[in-house]
Amino acid sequence: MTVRVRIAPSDTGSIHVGNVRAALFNWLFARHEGGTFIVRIDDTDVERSDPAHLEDIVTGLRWLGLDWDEGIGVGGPHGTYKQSDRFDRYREVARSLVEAGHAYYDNRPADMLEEFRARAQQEGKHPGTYIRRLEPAVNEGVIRFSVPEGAAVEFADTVRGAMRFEADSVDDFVILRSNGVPTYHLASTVDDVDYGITHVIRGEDLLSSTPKHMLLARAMGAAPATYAHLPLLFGPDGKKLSKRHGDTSLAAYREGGYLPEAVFNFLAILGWSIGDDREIFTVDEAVAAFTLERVSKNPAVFDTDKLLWMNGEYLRAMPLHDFVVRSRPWVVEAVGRELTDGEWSTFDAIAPLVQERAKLLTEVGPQVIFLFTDALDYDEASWNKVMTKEGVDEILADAAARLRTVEPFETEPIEASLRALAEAQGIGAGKAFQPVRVAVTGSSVSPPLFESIAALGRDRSVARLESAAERLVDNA
RNA sequence: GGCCCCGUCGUCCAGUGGUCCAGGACGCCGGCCUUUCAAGCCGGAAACGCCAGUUCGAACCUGGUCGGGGCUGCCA
Repeated sequence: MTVRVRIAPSDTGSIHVGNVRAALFNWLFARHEGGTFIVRIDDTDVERSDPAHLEDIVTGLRWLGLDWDEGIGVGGPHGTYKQSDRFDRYREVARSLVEAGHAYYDNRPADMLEEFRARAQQEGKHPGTYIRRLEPAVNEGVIRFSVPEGAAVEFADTVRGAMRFEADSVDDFVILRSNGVPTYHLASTVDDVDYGITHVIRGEDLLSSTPKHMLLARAMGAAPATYAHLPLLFGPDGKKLSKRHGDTSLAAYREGGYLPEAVFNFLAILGWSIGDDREIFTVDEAVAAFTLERVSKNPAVFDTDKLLWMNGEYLRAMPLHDFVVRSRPWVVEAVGRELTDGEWSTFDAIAPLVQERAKLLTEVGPQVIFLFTDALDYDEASWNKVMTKEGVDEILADAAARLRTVEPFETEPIEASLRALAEAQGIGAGKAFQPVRVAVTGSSVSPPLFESIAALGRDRSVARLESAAERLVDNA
């Protein structure tokens, strides 16, 4: 049997990392098994559904490199793969379930159901005890699935093992709302059956809904899929990852200067291990090694520190040319304008030094902006820490004088001249270089000084030393 | 409350009865290197929740207990 898996994000919000990890595991499983990966959209929540989010989902999945074989945007034998286009199909299933006696109409008012639930809780029973088939039958309201009495639902969850739910613990759940819109349980199960989904790989938050889905599939006369429930992603507080934990949308990471390959790798090691000590591995290696059996059962805290570290690893391991190309948009954004060819050459020269010390693409711009603007913005903390010390004026003046005559204006001679300066002033190298660094780059944190000065050029470097000296006098 | 899941360093992962006085990674601490910041290198602190049982022997098996989490909607 050919493996067919799907992800079914809803378009009620930007796609978040929890969904993305589920997508990743489905994708890895499909690719490992040579199966089909499907992207469908669960847009049954008419209230909150927003097509704008569809774009975000598609963009996010593509950015990560998760390509799909059927579904949104690529089509396939099952139409648009949007649930909103299949409401008639779900209604038809709901009605036929009623006819077959597997479901029934229910027009009991909300407050009555609430009372049932309250009573059940008080008595320590499950709501299913009271929310059961209505007699005599009515012909309006919602349609509820009628959970067969007595029979437990049993299945083998691929990651969790044997699972058993007593029928009493499952209440008669709504499958069709009174306005004719199907609920998630119905739409999702009908799609899984219609699309021939063989394995449902999803978050553990849906584990307790699984009996409902299996019961529904059986009532439709279909064999339920194999289920595998992934451990949840937690925030630092040990609770299910959600918006209140900060950046949970994939877009935030994309826009925050993270590399898709790093995010991919990081998500892959959250709840899964490749089988040995490797934590950094290629997509191909992950595909080759992926099995559901190696998925762990316990929830994983989404540790942004480790993601950041991993991003730095990928950034540094990247060929220089790739780093340069991928940095360009971020440099342009930081500088606020497109650069000239000459300026790009300057960037090329300094890029290897920036690559070594960046963990995020967003850090590249700020590190090189001093090369591409003459309206230097001094970092206030740096200025206060370095420039307010005794003797700084002399260092700046001396440095300007020496740089005016250094020949050729390249890294080595510049270094030699500034080291000579330190010696002449009778101070340590660090002490002498920091004021020069702040004057030239605007900050006490910058790429290596001599290379920076060389890249900036003689005239601009000298000019900056002079204007810093002037500022010193102004402030005094 | 009910149903269900989970429980190894702060965090992620390895470990499937002896080779574990528990291993790797992030983070943290200390040191080296050093013109800043990184990177790199060296070293360190840091965990089998608890109690019983099974066994010659348990992180690994069983029971209980405690703790955490998910679900409990005409959300998904």
